[in-house]
Order: sequence, then structure tokens, then C-alpha cells
Amino acid sequence: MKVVLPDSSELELPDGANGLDAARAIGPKLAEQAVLVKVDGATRDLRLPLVDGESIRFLTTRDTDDPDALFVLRHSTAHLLAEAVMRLHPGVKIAIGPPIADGFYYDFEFQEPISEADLEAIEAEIRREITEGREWTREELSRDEAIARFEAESQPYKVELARDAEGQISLYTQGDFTDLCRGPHLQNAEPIKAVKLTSLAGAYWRGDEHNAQLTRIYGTAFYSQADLDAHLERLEQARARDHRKLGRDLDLFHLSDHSPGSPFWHPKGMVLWNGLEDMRRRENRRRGYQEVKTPLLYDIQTYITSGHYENYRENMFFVETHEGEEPLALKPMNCPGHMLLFGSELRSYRDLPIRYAESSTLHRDERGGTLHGLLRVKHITQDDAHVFVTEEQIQDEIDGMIDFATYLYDRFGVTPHAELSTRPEKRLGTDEQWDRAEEALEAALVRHGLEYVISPGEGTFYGPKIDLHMTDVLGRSWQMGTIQLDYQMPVQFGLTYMGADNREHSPVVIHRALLGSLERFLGILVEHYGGAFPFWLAPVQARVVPVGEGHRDAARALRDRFAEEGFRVDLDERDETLGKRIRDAELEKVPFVVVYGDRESEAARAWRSFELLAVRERGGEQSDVSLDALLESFRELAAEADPR
RNA sequence: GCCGACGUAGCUCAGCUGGUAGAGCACUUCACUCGUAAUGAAGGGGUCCCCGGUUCGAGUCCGGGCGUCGGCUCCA
Repeated sequence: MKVVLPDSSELELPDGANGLDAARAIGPKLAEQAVLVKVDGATRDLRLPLVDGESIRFLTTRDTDDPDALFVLRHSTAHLLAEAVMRLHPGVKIAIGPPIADGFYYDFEFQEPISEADLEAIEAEIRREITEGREWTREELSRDEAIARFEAESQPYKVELARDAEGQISLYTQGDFTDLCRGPHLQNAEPIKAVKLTSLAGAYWRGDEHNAQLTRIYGTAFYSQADLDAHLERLEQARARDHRKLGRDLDLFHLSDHSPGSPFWHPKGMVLWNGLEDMRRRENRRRGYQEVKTPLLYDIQTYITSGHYENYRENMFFVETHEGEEPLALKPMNCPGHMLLFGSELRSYRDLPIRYAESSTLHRDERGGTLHGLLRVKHITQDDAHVFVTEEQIQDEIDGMIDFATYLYDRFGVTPHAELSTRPEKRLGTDEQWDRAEEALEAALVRHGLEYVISPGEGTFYGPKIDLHMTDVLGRSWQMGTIQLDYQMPVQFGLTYMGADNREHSPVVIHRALLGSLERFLGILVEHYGGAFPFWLAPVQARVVPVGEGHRDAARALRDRFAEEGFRVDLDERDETLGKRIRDAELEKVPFVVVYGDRESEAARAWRSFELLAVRERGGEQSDVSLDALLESFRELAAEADPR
């Protein structure tokens, strides 16, 4: 048979030859260094046979940055971890151990709980295995043989995996450790030059909290120590951008034990907050939304009607009232209030769409252990809206929302990744409705060129949805905006409008928060900018720094001129050296520092005129400009808030 | 909620096997009045997260709670 090499040449091989045979046929060095063969773009274990006509390419120990090469290295390291744990902790049950982004993990069920202190010994054992040398061999068994084998080894999780498998089952063995595994794996442990076990966590078997909780050991591995060091360095730098650290350093917000999950917004943080609010208000007005304000507290019946009492009670805060009076509950969402508002009057088809917008405080009693800085809070504020439409209006409305979301995210130069969640098994409504709803959502995504993945069956029981996600500084994905079609809640609240046919119809409601939660959005934004906000958003846009005591009056006058023009400019007239004050302004990431001293004073042609200013941009670049020129460029930068 | 770790000054952290708490930055005062990333000196500042236990004695050991961090589950 023949296979095609990357340079388009053909390699003649005996029938049934595998990747390793092909590598040997090319050269002994390649045979030694090969870790993986890519066949027509897909990765394949070296031990698996090639097929006539396939295009192949080898990944070797020199492809140290290649994601596939790292995957196979880490997957094999996970097996070394399992071998090490089984030796050090006899009787341990092994579950699964895949490679993941940046590393790998393996799940175990220990007889006795272990702690992080035990990781060091396990890591040493892995190093010992590598020094000793390990080679991977592959074998295939029938399902029944595999089940029998793992039953004999008292490995119930492997038995369960074998039971669920179809066809032949492959096993990989290194040393005296054999694992049920699809592969691929390295030839041997030689390329594993750097290993680090990073943390310990609980994880449910098969991700289901009703199952046993296993102990997950996380680690990472590289083809060189330098790569591991660089990886750790990157993590260190990422932590410097963490919004929780910057929130404190930049005096934006703080969190307190006195109200867990509820941020205290400081004056500078409120500038950011109001920046988002201004944008939200302005765009809502332009796009036909009407701002409303609905209560924070509702009686229990309201939540029974909305379904929250049934499905969301454990995340709600209930409020005691006077004796003999019914209890109330804080709203976790705005929907019930907006439903009641819609239902408060008789509506005509001529009124639709009705778009109610409200960015109101919501409270959700999140389960302990889930809170996370601004990214997961109890006091949450959404840029929420509920749009009541006829079915014919769905398409245009969704389209407008995607356009709206794109506009908002573009302001910050960020691109969320979208998910389209389609009909779940348990659902309300007819298939025709779902067809139309899903089509409307997908068409809008396509029309706006948004990249998206489909999550089949992940929609809500009342309708499909589009979610927008962003990643934080540690690479974790967070849901931001959401657009949800809902056929159900209007019915539960008995909402109707009078149609042209003089009959009552149920409106469809679209729940939509585009930024998502303002708290979360700001958290992501702080990390996105690393605290260095664009001029239009920066809490302090410029700082005036007088050189000496004699320049303070003029510096104040200059500060006042900026304030009159509507810019956020402060003054640093502390008894500190100029160098110190410049340094502080840089650390606070103030976009512009205006230095005023003798040189500027002498250049002034009149009392309080500013023909010459020494302007330092964030990062260090300096220039001399007049106040008028500086104001002009400030106005241009401020206009980025709204490009229209 | 679950697994693991952590909780000492406003911040970042030190505090050996239990003996009565310390540094740098920040803050206050004084001197210096300074040209683009840290001037110098002095001073103030702590229920060592909370409750209970062991002990002559607990920041340190044990138990419980709360909070935070890394995961799992859930979710914007």
C-alpha cells in the first residue's frame, strides 16, 4: 500500500503497516522521536494501522507547542499518575484520566482521603517511573473480556466504562499498569521532561452530583522544563490581571464578609458602572425599549405562577413580614414583574412589540462554594428586558437583539462566543413552534456573522436560547448575555392581546440580557483591559501634576478647565517627588498625566492660558501640546463611547 | 451543597517543636519644592476570622461555624 507524505511524495509500505512502521521507513531518528501520526488531519496512535492512500504527517518530540502533541504527552502522563497512585495507595479505584487544556487530570476513589501534602510523594513516584523508563503497549479485547478483566481487578468504574462501550475495547499498558483507554499514547515516557501536579479537587463520577464523589488530581506536563516554567510564568502574569486584585489596587470595589457575594462599589468603580448604564439607557432608547421599574418584593403566589417557587426556591431570599401577614420574596429575576406589568392593561396587536427594559437589583442565594469575585455574586444586576411579540415578529426582534449585542460588545473590542441551545426532550409547545423559534435564532446568528456552536437539547423547557460567553483571565468560560424565547410564561400569567381578528392571543416573550450581569461584565472587562481602561471609560481620565509648590494655583485652574469640559480629571499636589507621582499615576493606569511647571508657566501668554502642556500618555510617551489641542483629542477619544 | 487549601496591620506577607506579634508598602507628622515609574526621618496602627475545648499559658494544638481561594455540581 501507499501513503502520502506532507511533501506529496508517496511512501510504499507493506499491507497492515502502522504509523511507527511508516516512521521507521522514513528514518530511525523520526521513528525515535515520533509521538503521534496525523492522518488526513485527525490524530491517530502510532500503533494503529494505516490505510492505503491516506495522507500522513508525524508529530514529534520537537513539536513542543503543538496542541495535539501536548495532548498525547499529557494523556500518557495521566496514566503514569494512575500507576503512581496505585502503587502508593493500594486498593484505590481508578476512574478516568483525560488530557485537558493546559494539563490533565485523573479521578480516583481513595480508601482514605488524601490531602495536597500527598501530591509531592506522588509526583516523585511519577519522576521515578520516567527515570526507570516506561513503554506503552496497546491491545484490543472484546467487551466481555474487558469486563471480566476489570472485575477481576476490582475496578468497578472501569467495568462500568467497558459495559457502556461498543465494539472492541483497547487497553494500554505501561509497566504493570493497564488502563482501559482509547488512546493515543506516546511510545514511551522518554519525552516527558517536566511534570507538575497542581491541585486536588472533588469531582462527581460522570459529572453527576447524585453519583459518588471522586478525588481528582490535576497536573500538567511539557516536553521541556523551560516550557513548564514559561507556563507557570504565564499563570503568574494572568493573576496580575485578576479583577479581584485589580478591583482592590485600582480602588474600584471590594467584597466583605458582612454581605458575601454583594460588591461594595467605590466611587471609581461606579464610574465604570455608570458607563455601562449610560450605554444601556442610550441604546435602549434608540432601539425602541421603554424603561420601567418594578418591585423588588413579591408575594409567594406570584412566584408560584411564574414557576420560580417550584424550580428556583432554594436560590431565593424570603423576607419576614409583620405577624399575620404573608411572607414576601426578593426577586431573583425581573420576569414576573414585567409579566404583571404587561397584564395590567388590555393590549392590542397594534401595541406590539412592547419592550420593557429594567436594570434592577436582583438577589440570588447561590449555593456556598460557588461565589467568585464579581463573576458570581448574590447581588446581581442584569441589563434586562422582556419583549412581548407576536409570533410573526420573532425573527425581526431576535435580529435586532443580535445587532444590539454586537454593538455593545464591539464598544469594548471583545468578541463573545455564542451558543445556540435547542429543544430539550421535556418541553412545552408544538414542534412547528420550536422549528420556527430555532430557525429565527440561528438565522440571526448567521446574518450577523457570529460564530456559534449548537448545544443540542440544552434549551429551556419553554424555548430555545442564544447565550454569549466570554473567558476570564484563567481561561474559564462565563455566560454573559442571553436571549431566550418563551412561549410559556405569558400563558401562566394569562397574558393576552387583542388580535386583528378581534380574538385574544398569547404573546411570545423574549427574555434578554445582553451584557448579562453588570457585575460579571465589569469583572470580565477589568481583566480584558488589565485595568487600563480606554479613555472614555477610565474612572480618572487625566491627572494634573504640578512640579513645585509655586505651580499649584495654575494646576488647579487647569484641572477646573478640564472639569468644565466634562472630563474626569484630578490633581496630585501631594508633597511627593514628581517621579513618585508619575509612578502612582502609572500604577493607577491613568490614561494621561499633564505636568505643569516653570517651562509651561513661562510659555503662557496670558493669565491662566495654557499654550504649552507637557502630556504623558499611559506607558510613557511624552509630547508638548496646547490645552486646546489636548481638549480636542480628549473629545475625540471620548466619542469612542458612541461611534454614531 | 461536595472535595482540598487558606484566614495575622488598609494591602502583600513573616512568625521555628505552644511562652504574650513583626517587615515592606500605605497612612500621619516634620524636613526637602523636586521635570516624567519609589527623597529622607520620626510616629500611629492588630478582638492574630468567630465560638468552644485541651493547657499554668493558644496566633500556634483539637472540634464546630463563617468567609475566601482552586475544582465539581449548579448558574448570569
